[in-house]
Amino acid sequence: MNIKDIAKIAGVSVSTVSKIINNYSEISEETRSKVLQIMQETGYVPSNSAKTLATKTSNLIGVIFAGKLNVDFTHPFFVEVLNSFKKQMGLLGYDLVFFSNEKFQSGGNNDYLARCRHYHVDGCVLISGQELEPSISQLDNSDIPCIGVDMKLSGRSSGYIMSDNYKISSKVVEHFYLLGYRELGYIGSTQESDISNMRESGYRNTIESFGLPVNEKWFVNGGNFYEASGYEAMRRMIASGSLPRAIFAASDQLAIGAMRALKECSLSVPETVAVIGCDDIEASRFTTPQLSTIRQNKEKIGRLAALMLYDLINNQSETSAFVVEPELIIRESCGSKLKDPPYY
Amino acid sequence: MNIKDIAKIAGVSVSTVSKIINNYSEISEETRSKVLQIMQETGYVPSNSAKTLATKTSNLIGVIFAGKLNVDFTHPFFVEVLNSFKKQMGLLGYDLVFFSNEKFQSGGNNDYLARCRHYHVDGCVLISGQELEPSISQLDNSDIPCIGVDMKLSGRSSGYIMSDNYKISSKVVEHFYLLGYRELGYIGSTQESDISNMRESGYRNTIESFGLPVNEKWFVNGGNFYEASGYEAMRRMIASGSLPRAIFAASDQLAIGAMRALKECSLSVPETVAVIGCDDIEASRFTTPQLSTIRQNKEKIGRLAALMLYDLINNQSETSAFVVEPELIIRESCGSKLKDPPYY
DNA sequence: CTGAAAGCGCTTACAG
DNA sequence: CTGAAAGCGCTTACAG
Repeated sequence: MNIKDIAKIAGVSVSTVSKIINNYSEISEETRSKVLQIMQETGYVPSNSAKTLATKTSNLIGVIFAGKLNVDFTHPFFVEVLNSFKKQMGLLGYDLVFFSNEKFQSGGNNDYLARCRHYHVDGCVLISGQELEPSISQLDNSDIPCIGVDMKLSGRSSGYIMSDNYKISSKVVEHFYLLGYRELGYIGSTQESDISNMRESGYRNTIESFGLPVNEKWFVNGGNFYEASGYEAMRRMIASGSLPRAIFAASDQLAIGAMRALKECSLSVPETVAVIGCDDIEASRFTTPQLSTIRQNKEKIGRLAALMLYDLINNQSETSAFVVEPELIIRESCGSKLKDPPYY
Repeated sequence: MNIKDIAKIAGVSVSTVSKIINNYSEISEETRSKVLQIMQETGYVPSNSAKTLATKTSNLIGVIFAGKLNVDFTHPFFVEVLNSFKKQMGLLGYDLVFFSNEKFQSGGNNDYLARCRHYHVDGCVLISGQELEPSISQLDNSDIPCIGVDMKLSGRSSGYIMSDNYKISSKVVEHFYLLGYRELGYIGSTQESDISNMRESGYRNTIESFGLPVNEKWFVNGGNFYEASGYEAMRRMIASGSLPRAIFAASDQLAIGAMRALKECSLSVPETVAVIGCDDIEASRFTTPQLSTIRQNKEKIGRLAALMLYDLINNQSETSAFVVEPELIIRESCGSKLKDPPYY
């Protein structure tokens, strides 16, 4: 069943059917409703590939987990962003195609631009990762509309949404400071991670702007953003013999790992060492003590990404960049709720 | 840049180029390498829509979150299955298209079959959900290869993978029994959920086969699989005045909610009430007490789904069904690790 | 081993 | 308001 069959049954031309499918206004109400009914009855579905071939637009949005070290569906932060992105994109009439990285991981370059052209995607969303492939910047610099999530894009048809990593850190330092903590430590992921680096430098800068000392022994990296790294990094810091009064970890998972290490060494949280994590993942509500953390509005980030991409695709809108405001979630691990808080 | 351009530059016919792209054997090595090189140099990428139009195959797999009440990317169990599915499918050379449900949620039927034909997907994976749309069974009964995850499919080109929900429950009852517990309760999601129902009936049957009493007061439903439901259901059970010695919850989130309710009422876990959850989500390791649970090999389920689908697509293999073996993960909440376990 | 040509199912100027 | 026809970029019998 194709457009020709419908035209024949309805006794009109193929052009007319096509115009009806695409909501052209110049069709008489009579013809329109007749054809519409036939399409309904026959269960006719237009072929997307034929349409794409003719128009170069596919109604498909490419989703790319960028980098050799990329996040995946199990990443607690991005998965919620993606979820909201998918919903909003769906409302706008687009479906999502996820490019697999597997075939290219081993071999050479994962040519994202080629794959975008292959599928004629209308636009792309790029999810932040580490060790970016060269083809990411090719894509960024192409004419394909792209939105980066936690990833700066600079192409002429690109935009991005970033967490305000500086503000995240300064909020934490400020909170620690108000609670009376003066010795502040940091657990990051790795030097390769822009996110971790930005958080660290924001943290350092704010500490200095408060006139507090920066002790290098209290700044460690775990290797990645996961729990085991946080555990291991914390063990190292403990082993170094010097401990800060409060620690900010670049992810909740790092923080959870760090708390495990502290607990194992009979160092109580928050009484001995206060901890704040980052991301507000689900598990952070279930730890003991409950983890204080920084939340970003993931739902909003996803929705914003969709809307920005839509504009880029349809209105040739100016490229734009959004920065989202972080929010401090106070639970138990930071010590705010202690009966006897350590205010100076 | 299209196939015609390549042909012209290489001084061969379009047919020849096409055959080279598709690895036909009948091409001379000389022509092949010349054309290959030109494709390389020009950065030519074949158009998928043109190929799809000509061949009716797209190299795309549709991913469907079935049901009016469907899971999404944030679901801790399916997201890991999906992750592994995507990896394996990528290795096999397929990309994934995710159908959005949004446009259809409000209106009438979400016509999955139509959308499969629209994109000419080569196959589909259907993720279990509740309140299935009628079009799910249309799809199942079509000629499009489908694999259900935790969802029985019966079409002639369909297969499925199921948790062994009966065994999950019987393992839990058995474990409780060996620990000496005789009064066993259950927290499910809703009557609409096949999964929850199967787990419940397996649980009831096993209890009976052990000759233990089934007390209806100890069987409650929360409404869905999430934490708040578990909390609320547990509060109701507590309010009823009668409490079992041990409870199995149909999901970890339900179990976590139930533990919160118990804690609030100063009922200790596992000393007063033992708890076992289901799914082994990440958060289950971070609760206090740590949650004992049932794990299923999500990575394996995803990989299996991909392989089965591949066979269905390529070999017209017989439809098949796999059932995966559950594993009991013993942590703290079930009481196994108590110094003084309640063995009779 | 290579190529000419029809066909896949749409859209879109253009003519009427 | 409607329709004939070219074109989108591939594949695939078929002929040579």
